[in-house]
Amino acid sequence: MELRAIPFAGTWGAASSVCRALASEVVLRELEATGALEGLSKKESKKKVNEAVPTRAQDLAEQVAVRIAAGQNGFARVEAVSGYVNISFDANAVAARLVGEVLRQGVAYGRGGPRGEVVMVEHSQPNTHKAFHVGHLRNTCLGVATSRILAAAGYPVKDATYIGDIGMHVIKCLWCYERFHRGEEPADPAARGRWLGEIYAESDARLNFRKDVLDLLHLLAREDQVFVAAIDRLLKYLWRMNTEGEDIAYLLGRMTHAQEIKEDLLREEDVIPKFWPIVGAQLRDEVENQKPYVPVEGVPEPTTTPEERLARWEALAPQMDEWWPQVPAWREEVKETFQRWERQDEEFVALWQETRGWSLADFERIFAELGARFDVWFFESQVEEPGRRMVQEMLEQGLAEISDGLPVVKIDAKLGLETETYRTLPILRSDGTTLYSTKDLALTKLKFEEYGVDRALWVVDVRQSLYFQQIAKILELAGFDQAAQAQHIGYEMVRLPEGVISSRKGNVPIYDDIRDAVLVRAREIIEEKNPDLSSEAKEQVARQVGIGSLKYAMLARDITKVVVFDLEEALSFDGHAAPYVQYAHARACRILEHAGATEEHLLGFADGLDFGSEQPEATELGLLQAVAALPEEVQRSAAEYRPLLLTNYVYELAKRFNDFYHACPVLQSPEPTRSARLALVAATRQALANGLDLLGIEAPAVM
RNA sequence: GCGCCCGUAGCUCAGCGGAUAGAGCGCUUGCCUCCGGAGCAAGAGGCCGCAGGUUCGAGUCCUGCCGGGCGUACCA
Repeated sequence: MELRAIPFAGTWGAASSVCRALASEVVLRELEATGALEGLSKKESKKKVNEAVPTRAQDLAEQVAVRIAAGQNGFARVEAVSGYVNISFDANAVAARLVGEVLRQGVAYGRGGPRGEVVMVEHSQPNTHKAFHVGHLRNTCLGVATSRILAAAGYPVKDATYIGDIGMHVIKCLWCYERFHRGEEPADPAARGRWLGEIYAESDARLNFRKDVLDLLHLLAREDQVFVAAIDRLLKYLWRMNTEGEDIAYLLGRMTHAQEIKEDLLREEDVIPKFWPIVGAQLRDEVENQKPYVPVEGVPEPTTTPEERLARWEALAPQMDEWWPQVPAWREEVKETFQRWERQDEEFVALWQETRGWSLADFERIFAELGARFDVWFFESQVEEPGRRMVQEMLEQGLAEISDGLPVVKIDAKLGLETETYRTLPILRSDGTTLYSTKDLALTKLKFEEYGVDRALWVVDVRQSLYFQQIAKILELAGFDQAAQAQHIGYEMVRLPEGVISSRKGNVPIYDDIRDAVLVRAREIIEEKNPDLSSEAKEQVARQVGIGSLKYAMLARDITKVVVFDLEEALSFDGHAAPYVQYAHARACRILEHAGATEEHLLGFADGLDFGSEQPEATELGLLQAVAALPEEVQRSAAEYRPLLLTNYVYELAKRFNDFYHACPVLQSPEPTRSARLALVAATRQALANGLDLLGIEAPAVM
């Protein structure tokens, strides 16, 4: 018989829907026997049956209820309600057992029994030489929570971070450093990681300058009708400027037809820089003399405003004359720089090591702030060579093959799949340099072989789900069976209210900025709410509440949902947010403090808990039920890899505590109610603290 | 084209096949002589994207469609 909790306040017990299922069978059989269903369509007879089901279910439930009640099973009440059999417990007795259990177990309350399977959670994969941003923040929050929840569910867990300390991004950054900024690093070592991230962003802007310019021109051609209409006028202007020629004809022709401009088809180096000021003049004119937008049949609506288009032009304009001519040479220099890495040029390796250290120091600080600690630090640089060897072996085995000049694995073909499923994965660049896949093949094997794990989880955003399936499948094809136990936990992206985050647009919220803003706000609020705290205490609470809110915002959305990160919203500590839960915890602490009751003391009378009436108050029951639910929520959250479930749990628990708090005085109540309620407060405090801890959120005693 | 994900209140989101679909934000109105007002109470606000199907019972499972996002051979 299937049981579930009774979904109404004021009762505590189990409900069974068995009579509802039974009733339809009974009714169907009766109607068939009397011939009432003859000649009716399936739908009609179903309707007839369903009409009779509710009353029959209630009849049956009443009969069952009487039987059970007669059996004297120690239940408080047995009732039949709308076809359900509801069995209520003796709440005082169940409450006493529960509260005693929670207080005895303390910080261990909610934890499951030990399990044998060792799980490695790989999360937090920032790249050195780049900034730690809001996307990494979601990853680390989810990773920390997932790991803690799995540990609480009973698994031995190993936390692993995988640092991208080598790759094209590092080469680009170091090229830019050597070429333009050598020796300009900040004197303060703590500021160097962030500075390096800015150098990377600059290298990206320099190397992609031509692409960005052409992208803008293409955008104008596509959606700025006024601009396209003006091209004829621009042509005349150019004629007067004596820049006539094949290139101009090509350029304007492509733009008139909204086609992409291919850089290699431009013969003269300076045609775009010459054209550029005219584009700006036109865009400025469009901003100043704006006409209302008129939709045209068959022409897609513009995705940008004239102001935005002008802003993009203005962002590129200052560098045009200096950068445009140099881009091809720069790209060559970057290639040469990559070669220095490949041949392990001594001077270059030393530079790499030094700058890498700047970023790592930053990451260690950020991980500490976010409560992420790792049993293992993996680095991309450490698996490059093992990866290359694996590629070589796969080529020899015939699993990998050279296609279009580079080693790939045609996975579907190897599996004999007709329909396109795993597709093809390149596993090494044609120039012999390593790809992400080269390194992940080696790393995944390493996890199982060197670290003795039974299951390996990748906490990485959902865009890489095909990629991770490919990695696991390739390893299986290579005869590495454990790869089947490698699993991707793909969570959705972080976006901004104004759209996608892209380093190209330069709109990536940097973690340090977000954290600073949140701490400033938290300090303001503490100053206002609790000015008497010592300044050390204020600073500690600001950190607990500020960082806690940030984490909560990242965890309070399911992993299948895109997080729209709104700094304003993150700075609001009202409502469904960490401080609501933390505040409930602080108030519970304060009540216990006033009572002068330690938990050991409360434990003394927990066994004889008596709420002072036959049945505890509705809000007391609600709270007891919530406290009781933690162990089950931990298991479900772990099984589904969904920290959200625990986030919802602590919020619900805090809410029930508030209901209780407003309805039931604790300290002024007569005994034995006072002691019972005090013990309930202590158990609630413990459940709140334990739940928050699993999310990696601190539970302040005062705030 | 194929694959994965999302679509629930004005907005952001919960909702373990079950009883009356819930929170927060925003809006309206109340509540500190009482364990802390980062709170509480009340009100307004819903073709749970659409159409079929499975089931005694569907926001929840299945199929199709519509809308949006992401992925899909040398980025990571």
